[in-house]
Amino acid sequence: MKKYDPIKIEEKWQKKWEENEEFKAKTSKETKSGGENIQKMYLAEMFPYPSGAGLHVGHVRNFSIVDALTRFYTQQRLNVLRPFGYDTFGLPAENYAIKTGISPEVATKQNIDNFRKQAKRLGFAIDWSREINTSDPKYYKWTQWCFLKLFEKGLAYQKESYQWWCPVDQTVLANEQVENGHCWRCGTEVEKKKMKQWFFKITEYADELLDEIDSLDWPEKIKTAQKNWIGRSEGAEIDFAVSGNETSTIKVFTTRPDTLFGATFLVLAPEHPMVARVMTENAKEKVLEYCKNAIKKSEIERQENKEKTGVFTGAYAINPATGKEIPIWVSDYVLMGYGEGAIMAVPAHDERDLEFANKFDLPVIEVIETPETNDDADAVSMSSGENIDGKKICYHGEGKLINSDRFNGVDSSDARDGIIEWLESQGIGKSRVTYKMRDWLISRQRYWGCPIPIAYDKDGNPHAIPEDQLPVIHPHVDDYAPDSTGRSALAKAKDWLKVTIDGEEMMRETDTLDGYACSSWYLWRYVSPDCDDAAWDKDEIEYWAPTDIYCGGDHAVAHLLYVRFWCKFFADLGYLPFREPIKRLLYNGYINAPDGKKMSKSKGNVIDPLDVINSGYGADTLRTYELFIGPYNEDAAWSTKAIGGVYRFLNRCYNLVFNPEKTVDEKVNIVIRNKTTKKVTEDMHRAGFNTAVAALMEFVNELYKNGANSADLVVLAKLLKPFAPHLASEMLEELKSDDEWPTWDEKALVADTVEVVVQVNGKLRAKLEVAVDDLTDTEKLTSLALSEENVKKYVSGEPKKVIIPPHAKLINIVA
RNA sequence: GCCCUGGUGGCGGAAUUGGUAUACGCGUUCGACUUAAAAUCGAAUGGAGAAAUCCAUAUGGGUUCAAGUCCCAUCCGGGGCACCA
Repeated sequence: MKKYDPIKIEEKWQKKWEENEEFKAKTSKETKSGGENIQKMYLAEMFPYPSGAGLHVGHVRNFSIVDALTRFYTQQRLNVLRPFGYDTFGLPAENYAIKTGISPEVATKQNIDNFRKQAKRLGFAIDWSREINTSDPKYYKWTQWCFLKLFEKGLAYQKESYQWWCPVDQTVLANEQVENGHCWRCGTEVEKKKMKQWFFKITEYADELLDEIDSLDWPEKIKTAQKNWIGRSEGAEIDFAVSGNETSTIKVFTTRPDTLFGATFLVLAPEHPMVARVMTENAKEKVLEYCKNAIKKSEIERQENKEKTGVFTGAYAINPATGKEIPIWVSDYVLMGYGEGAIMAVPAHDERDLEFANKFDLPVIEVIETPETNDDADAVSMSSGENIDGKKICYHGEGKLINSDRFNGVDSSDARDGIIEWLESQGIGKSRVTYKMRDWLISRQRYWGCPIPIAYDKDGNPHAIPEDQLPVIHPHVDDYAPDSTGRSALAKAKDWLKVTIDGEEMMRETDTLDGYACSSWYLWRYVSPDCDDAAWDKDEIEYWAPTDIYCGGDHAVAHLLYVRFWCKFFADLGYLPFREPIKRLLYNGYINAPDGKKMSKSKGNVIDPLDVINSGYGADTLRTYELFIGPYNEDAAWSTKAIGGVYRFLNRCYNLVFNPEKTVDEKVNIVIRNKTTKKVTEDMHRAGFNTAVAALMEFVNELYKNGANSADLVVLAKLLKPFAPHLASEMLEELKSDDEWPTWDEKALVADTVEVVVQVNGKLRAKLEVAVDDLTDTEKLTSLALSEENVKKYVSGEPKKVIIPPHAKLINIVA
């Protein structure tokens, strides 16, 4: 009796895989010289940030999904690329350095070594010759090159504006890194700060990023999250002349130009430059006071107080449609970053404007008739009065225009075009599209990031560091903390700061790049990680990219939007022969603690994958369990008990091969064997890992019942390999078989006789054992069914109708 | 508020085109092996009922020979966005 010893088996195979460089992908050149046209398959997980805590069970789930598919396609003899790397720049390493004095380089290296060791202990089929690390100069040289390309094309630019600022991390943040008004890293409430910062002009690609989403094989929730984030709105920009000040106009953006006649006042954002120009002497003090407070207030504070606030500037604008004077107000419910930072308020048809009008007693003019048959129960015509609570509610749907001069009676949707046309003819407006998405803020006042390859001349103008001087090496300093001026610790590297470009002495940029910049192109670096004359090799990228399957459980809008943006940019420059970087995205769920709560050190409910392995279960059990736990794309709670069931299953697999009790005739398991092959193959294609494992369990249960022969066991081992590769390899070695993925015989999927259920009026009344050949014999089936005792009870006389669906083994008698 | 998801036994979940609801695993119970325990093997396991049978996929309607699956309305959970004009 041999005993399943996962620890020993796994050690043996991992050593073998390492020695043979088993998972090395063939380069494009190698496949070409071989003369064969092998189909490629490029899979990757979102590369990890190597924290000091080592791998957690979430990583294991993510990597196991990719690994199962990697092995599945390898067993189908595709040329498979499955690389691995580390996203190493970032705050945790820097904060750790500030706390302990250990340099980020040293800590990062230790963490990488640990991650690599642990990933190898899990037996992942990784091409280790392609490892990358974003803080390695060989890598970030090309991150800097990417930046320079964007700079060259005007898509990396500097702008002075109000930005999110995290007072704890002492750095600005991108919009995507502010979650509900708090810093995504440390959770501190963010502030607004006026600063000159670097941006990537992602808005340039807003339309394409939006339009191509639908063509992607990505989960719906990610696609809609990106659509909402981009937030395209079509409307018009309209110039309002300032009364008594003929040279000044205020531009507003509206999605409802059809309501122009109902615009009874304008509202400017507190940051709007026109505020200072239009306010009257009398109002000046109050207006400036209001703006100062509003700008200082955090977004959270602004939102907490939903009550509208605002102040009158004392100035008036002319409504171009009516020619009437309307007051200009300032309020923080208008956002500077969107549209023009100014709106025309139509209180009759916009709830926010109505609230404001009610509070400050401003006029309300209804310009869209509320239809009689109004589905929206809340919407009550202004003229008819009030809703149930006695509160005025405005109608914001479509309808016929009223109080709109020559547009009266026109449908609002037609009026939109008509009014835009009229505005254009007057030269005071035009149709316009805006986006919620803002440009991507990429400078960070932090030390442990990729240096921005820019230097400033003595007038403060930015200059690109020439390409032949890349990489701009990340300098070493002794003190990592940012200084009080808000500059990163790079400013402390005095010698490094000075640089000569074209004979002119300049000072280097001390901001570093957002870590998301480093991860925006790594999928292309993997195809030629050692390439030193380009970011990626042209032939290799053509062969391998785009990535066929990408798997991760985070970054729905940020990273996954940035990668698409860079892809389109480099495609436009001719560096990439495709415009979407990721064909298929698998978005995996989290693994929570047994109590269903998020695992966290502070709660003490963290499951360490290495502990699970070392407790005797081994990596195969852990990996199979994490794929069996539920659908890969849903969250799951860890169960200390259920993992035992998976171990028992693998143990049974082992015993079938190494401690066989009886062997049987070739034919006994032929149906279940083919059925399982088909089921597992199809499940792999649709990422149904949990049901694939369940099918294998059924197969094993059947083999225990019937006995197994070597053909059964070879198929079992091959199908098992994506989940439990070490054990499966051991089994295949014992069975003297290769691991090529098995095929199934469609004809062998049915037994000689099958069970047919008999329903009467849709209710199950009997079961028949019918020869397969008789399945198409409608008359025979009907008479067999009608002769059943239990069926006779429910059918008196001739049945009204007999239904035998073509694919179901079922007969339904309508009595 | 808007958008996306989901709601099935004691628990995690399965049901791919409308066609036997509850596969597989956990837990529980019983049995075998053992001096005993663990491990292992076998059996049972949605609810009610002696049984025939009836009732069960969040709730209420509808379509259909047939609905977890399709349609309408409602309730609840998870996620994203959120004063975006």
